[in-house]
Amino acid sequence: MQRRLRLRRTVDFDQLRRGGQRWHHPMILLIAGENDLEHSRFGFAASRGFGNATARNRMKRILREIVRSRLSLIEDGWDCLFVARRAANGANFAEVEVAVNQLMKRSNLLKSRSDMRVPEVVK
RNA sequence: CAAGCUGGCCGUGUGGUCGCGGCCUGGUUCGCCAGGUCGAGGAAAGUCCGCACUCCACAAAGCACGGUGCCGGCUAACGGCCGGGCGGGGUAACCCGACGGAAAGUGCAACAGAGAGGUGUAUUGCCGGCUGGAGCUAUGGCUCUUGGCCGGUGAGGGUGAAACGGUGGUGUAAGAGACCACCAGCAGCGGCAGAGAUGCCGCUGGCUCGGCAAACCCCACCGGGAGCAAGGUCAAGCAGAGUGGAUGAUAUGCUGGGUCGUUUGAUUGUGUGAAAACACAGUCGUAACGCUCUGGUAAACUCAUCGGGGUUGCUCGCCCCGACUGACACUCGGGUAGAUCGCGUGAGCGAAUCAGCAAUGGUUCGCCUAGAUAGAUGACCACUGCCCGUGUCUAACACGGGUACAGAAUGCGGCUUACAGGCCAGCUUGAUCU
RNA sequence: GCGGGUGUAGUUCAGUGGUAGAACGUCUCCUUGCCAAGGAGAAGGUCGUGAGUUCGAAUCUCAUCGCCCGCU
Repeated sequence: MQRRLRLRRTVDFDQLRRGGQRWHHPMILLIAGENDLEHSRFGFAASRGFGNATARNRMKRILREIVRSRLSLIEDGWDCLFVARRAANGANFAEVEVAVNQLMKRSNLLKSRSDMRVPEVVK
């Protein structure tokens, strides 16, 4: 995933955690909020409690790859933060993919081809 | 063949599609794009030691505190490594050891036991003496005693983790290093071998003088503190200071000079005084601090608001003055976010060769090998390597499953811990065959 | 990256070389018509794990694992 599509500043993360809308899944927590850019940006996080360094890095790589593969389907102008939860430790690519799909649908962040309705997110 | 010991090594590979980071080249609408090339480990881990590097502190020495602890060597250094000594374990290959000092001093040893540190103890026991009782008797005594008192003794039994040497003898009422021989151990002196730890030998001594220092401690040696989020450079924003017509003045920052005052040292004079000394005044020196004086230097003729004044009676406009007002612009020093350097040519890797038992070092040749910063190695597919299970008598083969521990963040030397599965070399013991 | 603390009964904690303890909780009995309170008694421990020192270790030493906190 290109670096300009990534969340890279501590300030951005803090803002998102304070003001973002949240969707929960046993494996993953999704936090999203509007930005002023014409593209969306994504961040990936796994706390020390998730597992050791290898497990944390691997989970972030899997999430990054899943999001990258469906970039064209996601609405522009949103900051999204995916937080890996403890239950996801040990999960393989396919299992995580299912979880991400569910969250995407529930959050209405996917572009719909027929109507261009705006996702319902608290401002 | 089986069991084991030691040292070293590997820890899937190939191709395809999509994707990521660094560097180089070219293009660029300066957003990026294209091509090339490189891109995790043996432990990258834990952070237990040691260095380099950076900043801070610092006369020397000592004390305190912490660490290390047989000897010699290697090393940048180490608590690491190599070789050796001693002790312990194993049939052996081999392995393990915080392995200085207990006659420098202070301490500790529960319970049990008679007695637990120095020279002390006596329950049972053994022995002797006196005496009580019983029996026999040839009347002299003899025998028994699980009675009492006094004395000798520490060999035996028993307690304990540990009890002041072991074996044999002499000796004695019974015994004891009381004495003797041999052995073990200790101390002192000497000799030989060795670089040393240490080993071997001899003589003398008292005859035995124990354990714990991962108890305090003593001795020897080592150690300043903090860490790459160290530290350097650039520097939005916010806050601060200054400037905003000219000149002059003032203020501020930086900087140079002078003077004065205070503190302090030297010295002269005068006064008081017997003197020491004190007081006052002057001169010279010394820095530190403070104040004052002075020079240099730095910076937009901005706008708005409010108040006052002027312009022609009013409004607008214009002009002037003022403000604990605000904005804006600029300047200044410090500096946050951020950027950038630190940051990978190094105690580097590979090969050959020389010195050395070895750790290691020297020489020659070749190689350049990650550098991110919410942190780059991922996803999918095909074939394949290895291991396990099932099917089959075995093999081949088929099917199913598994393929670890773990992810660089300043670098390096060690130690420790985790790890599916496997390879190589040398050695030991046992069994069998030739 | 660096520094510090902690681990003992179900819970909260004592114990700093010599038999593992207290409070609360649990269980049994007494008391009561019943419950609570009260009284009596009992059970409950790999002293986080593994080595070592010592005659003897929760305690001393080393290694290791988990948890918590702080600095930047």
